[in-house]
Amino acid sequence: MSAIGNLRAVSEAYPCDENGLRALFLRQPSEIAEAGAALFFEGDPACHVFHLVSGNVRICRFLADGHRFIIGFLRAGDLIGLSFRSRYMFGAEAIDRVAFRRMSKRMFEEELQLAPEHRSQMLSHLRDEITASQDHMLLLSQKNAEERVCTFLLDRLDSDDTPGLVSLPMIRSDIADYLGMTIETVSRTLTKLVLKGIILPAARHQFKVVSRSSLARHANEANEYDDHQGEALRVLQ
Amino acid sequence: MSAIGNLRAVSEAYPCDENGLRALFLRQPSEIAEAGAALFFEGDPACHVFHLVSGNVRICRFLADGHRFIIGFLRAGDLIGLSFRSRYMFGAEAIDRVAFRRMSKRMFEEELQLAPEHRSQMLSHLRDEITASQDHMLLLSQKNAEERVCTFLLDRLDSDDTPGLVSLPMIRSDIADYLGMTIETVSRTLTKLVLKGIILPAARHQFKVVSRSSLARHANEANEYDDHQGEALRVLQ
DNA sequence: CGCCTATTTGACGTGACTCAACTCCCGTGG
DNA sequence: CCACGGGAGTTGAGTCACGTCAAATAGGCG
Repeated sequence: MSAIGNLRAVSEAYPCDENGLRALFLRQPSEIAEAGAALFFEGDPACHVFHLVSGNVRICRFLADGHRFIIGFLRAGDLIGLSFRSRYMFGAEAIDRVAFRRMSKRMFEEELQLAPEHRSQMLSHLRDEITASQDHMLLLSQKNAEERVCTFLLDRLDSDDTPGLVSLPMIRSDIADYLGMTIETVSRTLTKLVLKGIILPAARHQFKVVSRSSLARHANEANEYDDHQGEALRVLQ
Repeated sequence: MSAIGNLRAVSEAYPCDENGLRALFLRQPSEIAEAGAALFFEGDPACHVFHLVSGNVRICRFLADGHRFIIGFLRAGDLIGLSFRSRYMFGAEAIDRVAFRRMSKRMFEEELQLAPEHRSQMLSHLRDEITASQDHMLLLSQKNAEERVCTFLLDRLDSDDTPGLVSLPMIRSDIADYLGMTIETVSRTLTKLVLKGIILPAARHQFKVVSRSSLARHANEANEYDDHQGEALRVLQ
């Protein structure tokens, strides 16, 4: 699960739930950002909400000493900008060629007024983002290198289109800054997982997962609890 | 800033903003939890929203291997339970003697229906929580022991009643599990800060901050951007 | 006073970081 | 078609910050 929250994953689980928010963007023109370009910078006035049509985006923040931290990765279907106040608290950069649509916050707000049920989707989205952040904090504070990489692969595997294949369009330093490691340790850990027979290199930015269960065992995940939409869930929405 | 989001801090900045949500609890009876008692456990059905009247609470999650992670600390004025779906994603435990009020989610929802402006306060609260989580991820992934402890002291200093004094009602292992360190490293780092003349031991669970600026320098904080309530902020609320 | 827990301090081990060399891949241009 | 260049990735050797284990000390409370 991305630390930014992955709307697509949510909408797969509850098909009729989140499409509404994304449908708002269909009337907006599609724009292109080339690999490496920034959609916006950390600290910019937060004027727009974005909807990714295709490609991959990284979300990053910087420490005073220049160290970079990657909060998460976004892909087709994801939204950016729901959780801001007046300024973006992080930058968004295209990993590869990205197509996206954008809407001014003001227009977005007007759309919400017209269809108030979207507000509960906002809440739901923000809650997902909080849960994802907490999962990631747990990874960063308690997991070792192998557990981190396994967790990362597992998340990507679950949200990927092709079963058994994990694609990593970002470069190693993106993964490293996301998992709180160095590129060398990421590389060594991936090699170790290949030697253990848990994954296989498939293409330049792709691995085949030989054994999902081994991966899960090595990920040392927290206990999961059912949190599906049910009686209790309608409350607060 | 607590990873759970600190409503009190917010309401100090925007006095008329968040009181509304908390006022809802005034008609509920006050309950007591003794030190060490759990308000609820990770995985419990999320039936109630809580409002802390006095005392301190820790919010924790567990990994499959039994390791504990503390997501944050809460104190008088804070709310718990706004960000849940059907189950609590973490447990809440009293650090000391805690007084609190609770309200069923259903009743809370009815109150929200009566006063829809509370929904924007919910959104605002969730956004604070996301920002705080991201700050904490940054700490966990990029900061060394000294920077972590300084950041922690600084957060506590800013939200504390008595200027220049930091109170740490929780035990060292709580701090350690919050900052992703061991109790020994926490202890050694505090000692080092005392030797450097940045803080002074005041009482058993209290330090005097000699130099706030040294503390800030050693915390290596990320750049901060104004994000105060302004024109752009009314959007989405 | 005596017990128990929290905390500090010390000695030592180690997993991940740093620095450095090397390889791989892919695009470019001769 | 191959030579070349440069960014990305891998691998190795050595170091260090923090973890682990163990012992000493300090408080709190009956």
